[in-house]
Amino acid sequence: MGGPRFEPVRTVRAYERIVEQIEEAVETGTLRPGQRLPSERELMAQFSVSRSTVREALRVLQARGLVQSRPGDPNGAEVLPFSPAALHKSMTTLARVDELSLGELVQFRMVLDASANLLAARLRTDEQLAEMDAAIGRMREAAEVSYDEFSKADVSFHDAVARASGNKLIQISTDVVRSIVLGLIAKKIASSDDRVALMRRSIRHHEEVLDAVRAGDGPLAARLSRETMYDYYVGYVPEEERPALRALLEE
Amino acid sequence: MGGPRFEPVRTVRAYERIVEQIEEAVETGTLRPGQRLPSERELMAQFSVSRSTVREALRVLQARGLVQSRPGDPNGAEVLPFSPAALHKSMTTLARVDELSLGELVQFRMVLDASANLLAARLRTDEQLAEMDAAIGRMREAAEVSYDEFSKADVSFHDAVARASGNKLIQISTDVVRSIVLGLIAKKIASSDDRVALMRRSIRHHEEVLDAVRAGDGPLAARLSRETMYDYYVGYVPEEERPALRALLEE
DNA sequence: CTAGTGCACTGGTCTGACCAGTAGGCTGCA
DNA sequence: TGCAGCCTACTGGTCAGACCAGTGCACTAG
Repeated sequence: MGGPRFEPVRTVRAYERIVEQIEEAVETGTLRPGQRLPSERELMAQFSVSRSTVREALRVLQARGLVQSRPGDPNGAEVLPFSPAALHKSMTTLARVDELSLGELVQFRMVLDASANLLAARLRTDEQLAEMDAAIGRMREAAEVSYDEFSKADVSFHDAVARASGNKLIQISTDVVRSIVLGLIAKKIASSDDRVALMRRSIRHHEEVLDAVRAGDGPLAARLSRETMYDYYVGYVPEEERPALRALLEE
Repeated sequence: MGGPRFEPVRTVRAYERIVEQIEEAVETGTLRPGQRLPSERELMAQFSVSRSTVREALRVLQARGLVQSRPGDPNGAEVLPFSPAALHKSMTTLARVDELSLGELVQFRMVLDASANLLAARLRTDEQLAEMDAAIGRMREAAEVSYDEFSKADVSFHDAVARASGNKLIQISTDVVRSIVLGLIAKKIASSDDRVALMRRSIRHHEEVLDAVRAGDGPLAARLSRETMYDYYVGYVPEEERPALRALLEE
């Protein structure tokens, strides 16, 4: 009994080894954004594999948002600066497969936005405050004219808050989840009858939030932002999911 | 002036068209998890492209976690149930490229875990409560023996809370961010001198959190969970990032 | 000095081939 | 009859070599 405990061996495909190596180089900073990879034919020599194998590796890296290639480019594939595109993609998939309901998404936004406001109230700079103020100004102008413009201004307000939170993860997640939510209900809002009233009320709410942020009252800003979002979206969330949203308003 | 406004034409690669089609089928449920794609040679006929093109498309789909293929399998690639693996991958990349600091990650965990507790206090079932209790029991047993076991029990506590929140997005994000944080500091904790004291204190904190959840006091559970996590991780977060963490304790 | 033209290279795609695996049917033995 | 073991027809992974439409650059002709 006993004896050496062998580990199961998973065969590693050649293209995976290539992916690993290049990924490693990017993540450790050996390859920096903007730099170019060697051409496919060059890589094929360096890794001593065929071109198809190199290309499969590049496809994976591209899907992960690490590199991008362009036909005819005399240089090889370009190393990209990190972007949440891949993250966005997989979260969108998650939502589309219907694993995620609108209620969950809105709830998550409430959580993120509230935290962003809480932190922003503490950490915001005066410029960021001015940005938020300007965004509300644009919301006010757009409200009577175009829902699209209003929505853009709204987004830039929340984005300014997220940036002011000082937490890139909050910023990215906010961005990703927001665009998914908007994608799900943009049409409903745009064709809604009372959307003008909704926009006006939303502006008033945003002003209150901003006041709290300006005053440095984080908990208040957080609470108000939750209420703002609840009020704005609750109409589009199925009845049975609303209690879960309301649970967040308790805090 | 005027005239038709032409849109820039982006050339779409053949493999991208294939990716889109299969992705669409998966997301709309035409292809369900467990089902098999036709073999590569079959797909090549259906899409009338070469096998390399088919394979590049499959590599992309695989990188996105939608399908998986196995050599020799008489069926084609398998459609996978959604897993956050791809999400995990891109977030890990984000962290590794050093775009994300430990402070930001811990802060994000505090936000997520607090929300999970807030919701769990409201929505938890008795079984979930029992799971949390059992997890703390295992933490208690493991604390004197093995940090690894303690950590596993700790994870399962937080996971039970996240599940009890009823929000899959919270659950997934928690999972992803936690494993990244643990990956970053596992070694430091394991080799820490006062880790036994740290574990004991952590257990006491977890008990308090659980009490609040059991009592249905969401805000208290949220606050306690933030404090628990702060206390547990603050020692590993660089001095200059700590104020941002403390800002979260205010709420 | 510049406008224009090649050329040498790129990535995208195709064809056709080989290999090592796998599953399922078939064979032949007990 | 039952089953062990082999055969075969597939699978995906990899390779080699080819063509094409783009691109950027050096060179050339004006």
